[in-house]
Amino acid sequence: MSPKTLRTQHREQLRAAILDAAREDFVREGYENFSMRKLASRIGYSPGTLYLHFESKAHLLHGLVEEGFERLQQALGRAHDSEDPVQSLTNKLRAYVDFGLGNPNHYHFAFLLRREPTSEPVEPHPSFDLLRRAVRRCVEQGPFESLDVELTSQTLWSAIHGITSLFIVHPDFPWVGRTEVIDSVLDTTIEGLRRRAAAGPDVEKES
Amino acid sequence: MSPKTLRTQHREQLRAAILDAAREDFVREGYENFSMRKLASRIGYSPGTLYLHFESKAHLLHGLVEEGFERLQQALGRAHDSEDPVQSLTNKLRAYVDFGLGNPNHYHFAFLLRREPTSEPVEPHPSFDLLRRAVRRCVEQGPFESLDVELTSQTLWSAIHGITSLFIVHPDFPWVGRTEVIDSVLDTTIEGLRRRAAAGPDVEKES
Amino acid sequence: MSPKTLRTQHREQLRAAILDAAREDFVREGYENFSMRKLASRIGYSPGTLYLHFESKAHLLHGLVEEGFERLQQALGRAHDSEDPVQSLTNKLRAYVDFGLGNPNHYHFAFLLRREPTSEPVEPHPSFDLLRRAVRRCVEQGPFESLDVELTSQTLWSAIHGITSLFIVHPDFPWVGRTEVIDSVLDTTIEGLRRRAAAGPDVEKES
Amino acid sequence: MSPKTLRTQHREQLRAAILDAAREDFVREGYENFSMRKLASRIGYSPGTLYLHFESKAHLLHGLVEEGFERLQQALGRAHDSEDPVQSLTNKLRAYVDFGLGNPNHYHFAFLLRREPTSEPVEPHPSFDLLRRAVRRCVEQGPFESLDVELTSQTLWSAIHGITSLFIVHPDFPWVGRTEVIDSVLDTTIEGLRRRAAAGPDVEKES
DNA sequence: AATGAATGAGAGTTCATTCAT
DNA sequence: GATGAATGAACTCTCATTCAT
Repeated sequence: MSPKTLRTQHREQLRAAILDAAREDFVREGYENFSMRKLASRIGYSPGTLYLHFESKAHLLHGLVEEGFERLQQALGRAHDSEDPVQSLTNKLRAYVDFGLGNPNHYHFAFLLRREPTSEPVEPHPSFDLLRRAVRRCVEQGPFESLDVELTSQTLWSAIHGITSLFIVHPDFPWVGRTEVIDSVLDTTIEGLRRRAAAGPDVEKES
Repeated sequence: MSPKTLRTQHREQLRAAILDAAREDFVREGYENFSMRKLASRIGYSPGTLYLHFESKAHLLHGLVEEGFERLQQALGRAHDSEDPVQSLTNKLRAYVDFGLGNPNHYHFAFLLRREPTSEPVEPHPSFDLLRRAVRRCVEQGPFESLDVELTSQTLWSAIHGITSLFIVHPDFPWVGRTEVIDSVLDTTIEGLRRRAAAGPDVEKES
Repeated sequence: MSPKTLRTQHREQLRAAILDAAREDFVREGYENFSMRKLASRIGYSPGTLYLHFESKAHLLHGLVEEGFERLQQALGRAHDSEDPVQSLTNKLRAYVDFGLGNPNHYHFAFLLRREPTSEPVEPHPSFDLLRRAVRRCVEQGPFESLDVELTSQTLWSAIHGITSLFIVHPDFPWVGRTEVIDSVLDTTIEGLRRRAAAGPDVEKES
Repeated sequence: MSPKTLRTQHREQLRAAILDAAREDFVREGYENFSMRKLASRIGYSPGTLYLHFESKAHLLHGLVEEGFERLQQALGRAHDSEDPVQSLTNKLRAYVDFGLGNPNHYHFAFLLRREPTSEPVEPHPSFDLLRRAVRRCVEQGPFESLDVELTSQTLWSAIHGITSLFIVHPDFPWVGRTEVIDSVLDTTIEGLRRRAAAGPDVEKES
């Protein structure tokens, strides 16, 4: 490798180390106690060093958000495909929930921080495409025939985000049991969609 | 009114005004930019005055959380009852979503802030009881026959929280349309539960 | 008693209660943690009430100083007189030390707070007169013959203040034993003065 | 000098400058008016800079106490020794008083601030050893024969602290003259000890 | 690339004091 | 005589950020 690549490697490692430490600090200490100074000292660098890798605190936090999305997408990509389109979809849904519960800090940044409304239209994140595609297969190959792909995708996202986020935000709630509730949510939603698909096409209402 | 009542009235009004302004500030500016000093100046009082009504910043924020729950409970209590238990339940679910979308700031404090895990067991909030009771009626009177009340309640909570929170946190996402998605989520979930009820009893019990 | 006197009585009682609580607060919490608000709440009154009895915090503290001196003077006044002038003097010296150790808080205000240098000459406190008078008897009646009354008085004051203040300021020092050290200081000083008296007159030097 | 040394030098100079200014501020303005902000502005730095050198206000003040003791010890160490043990002792005693009067601010922190009682036993400061050693010579070599070294040391400390502290705390008192009073205190005490030594051994009393 | 000193701003909080009631 | 609300100023301390080295 050329020295340049070596240096680049170092840069990226440090950048990753910063993000890792930041995520932990952030979650362990809470938003209000997170500080660049503490972060720097935790990884054994001076405060100034952080600014060689991130323009500002806001940029650093933005990096955490992006990382969350990327990891989620990777996790979804690893979900097993199957002949049965519904099974494929279910695998993706479970992979989503598992990712969230297994990486609550990443999930936190991706989906639990309130976004400031922007004037520009926001593109759905690519990971949403993976979900949409799995839904489309279910529609095209029969089980969800007559359902609207986009509406159904958003419905499913809502379902899996609901259970994932509640577990993360309220871990102390007296849940019946994680597995049970997750199964119940997924089964219920899939069944509901199947039935609605069987009942006939969605009627478009006023926007 | 006696002077005492007058004074008390004033106290309560000011306390309420503080909470209102705090909620707005907090949500508009975010956790990291929320400050007691700014809050004070926004309502035209000196910083010290806040401490005549709240022991500390933490207590004030805690007050916001509690207020969120209380208002939600009131909103659920106002949902219309019906002969049809499923209709009654649906009214409650809609009331929940409507409350969240109509009072995103209150909802924010009640359900979007991550709770620190505590050692003591956490009681579900009383408002959860209202939901549970509506579910029980559906179980006892037939439509959800043989479903576990607690598991079903948690499943439904998950569904309505999912859609409510996504709308609040990601308002700029290219939603198909609020009404459509909400209808879709509720219809799907209710249908899913109905169908499962017909299919036989839940097996899963012990956590 | 006339109502006026009754009211006056009340005033004085409250004033005394304030001073008592202030002295305790001051000493228990330290200078930096002493506050009018805490003081007020400790005696169950509102902050404003203090200002009906003391013009300001500084005046209140000044009251504490004065009270310290007055009590000391009373204590010295109660010391037993004796035929033997040296015994009389010794009694006074012991009364001084006993007062300081028995009332360290009063003593603190009277003698341990650094005075700001003033432009006007400062009168010795009346209690110093009691000491001076006892010394004068020792000079006039023989034992301290030819010693300068003022110089000797100041020497003695220095001795008893030394031991009193060290015990108060450094109670944790590994003292041989309070009684022993006090006896040693008094015996040594008195012996020293006696002997010097026998040795001849003080020679006045330039100041 | 290497750059490292340069930087270190700077650090130490600044630290010393902070302590110097703090001592003056503290003594001039009194405990209640001493503030980190004022201190910072007095030396032309921002408040935060102080915290690069001292962890907190308490640590800074603690530094002042320690410095006071260290300087005193140095001053005592510089006192001339003599063949005559009493002369050596006297030199130390004078050095003590001279140090206090010449460095009232240092003395203030070492001996005029009331210590909070601790649970652990307190070691006498090393500077007390210098005094004790000088006393021991007087005992061993004759002049104070039969006197207890520890008791005598504490007696002498009491004497020199008495006069030193009175001059510092009550500079406006109508003293006969500093030199006279100091001479009188020292002569009286030494003479008293000599006589008591001649009179026979101390009798142990109840502890 | 990395540092460490420094800053200016601002945080939460407490204070002595005032004053209408 | 006493109160409680209120203030404005001050406090200690921490922060994100910059920059000469």
